[in-house]
Amino acid sequence: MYGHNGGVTTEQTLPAPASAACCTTLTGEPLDENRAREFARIFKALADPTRLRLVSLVAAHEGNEACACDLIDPVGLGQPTVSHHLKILVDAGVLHREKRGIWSYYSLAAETLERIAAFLSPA
Amino acid sequence: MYGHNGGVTTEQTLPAPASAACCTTLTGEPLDENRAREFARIFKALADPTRLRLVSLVAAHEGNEACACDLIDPVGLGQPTVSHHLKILVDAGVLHREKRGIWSYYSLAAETLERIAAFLSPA
DNA sequence: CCCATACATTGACAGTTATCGATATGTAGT
DNA sequence: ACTACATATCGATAACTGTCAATGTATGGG
Repeated sequence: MYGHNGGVTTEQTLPAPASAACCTTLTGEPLDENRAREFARIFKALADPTRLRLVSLVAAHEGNEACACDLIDPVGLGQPTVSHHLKILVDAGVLHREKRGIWSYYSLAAETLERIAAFLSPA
Repeated sequence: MYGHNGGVTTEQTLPAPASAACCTTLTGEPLDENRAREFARIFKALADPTRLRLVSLVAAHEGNEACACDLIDPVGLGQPTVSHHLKILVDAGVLHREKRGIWSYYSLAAETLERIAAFLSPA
């Protein structure tokens, strides 16, 4: 059999099990399939120019947070598309979302970014 | 036989405009489209469980290099598929390839990984 | 209530990707 | 030259992804 997907479990929106990968590094033990999937999910979220720009816009924004309305114009895409990208980033644990009144405020999830940086850094 | 170097043909393939992104960080200026594309390409190469395992297998291998033949069995995919993934990693500047005799030896491209880690680390 | 605003979700479509089997290229030994 | 081996490339296909227009869901103000 093959197929990387092979009808595996339905996509969960749960980020960071964190259990496994608290200190995983590239130069340590070779990644097993589960850890590889876990990290791949985060990299996948970052593997799109629009999403990278969204993350960097949030990082650069006053108070390290921005609402969706601040992000739509700068990236030049439709509101549903931006919302879609933001969801992917939140689901991967790259951004946090907090709803206040009418607005959704996004901020960096430093834990995740640090984890990725640590994973790559001793390279 | 004769060739002491065994016909070493290092493939460059490095996209690396490098011009732009020598010290780019998430918390700096918001990414413009070009820089975002450049980083997205690297993240994309890492955004697949199989490729992450390949990179980690190379990192864990004796002498920090491994030939393709060392990598096929561990990931459990066909040889053409593994070759395809390795090409993507080399093209993105994540791995280096060096041909020695019959074998292709892969090693980590530390520059790229450090660049990515630095990009994320001050998060 | 009704309406406007801010987001999220859905459905559709085109473009990309991961995988395979078959085949090509390239190197060394006999 | 022929054979064996290691890798790379090609062509096809199923699955996934980014995008949009349309619609749904809250929230707050009159």
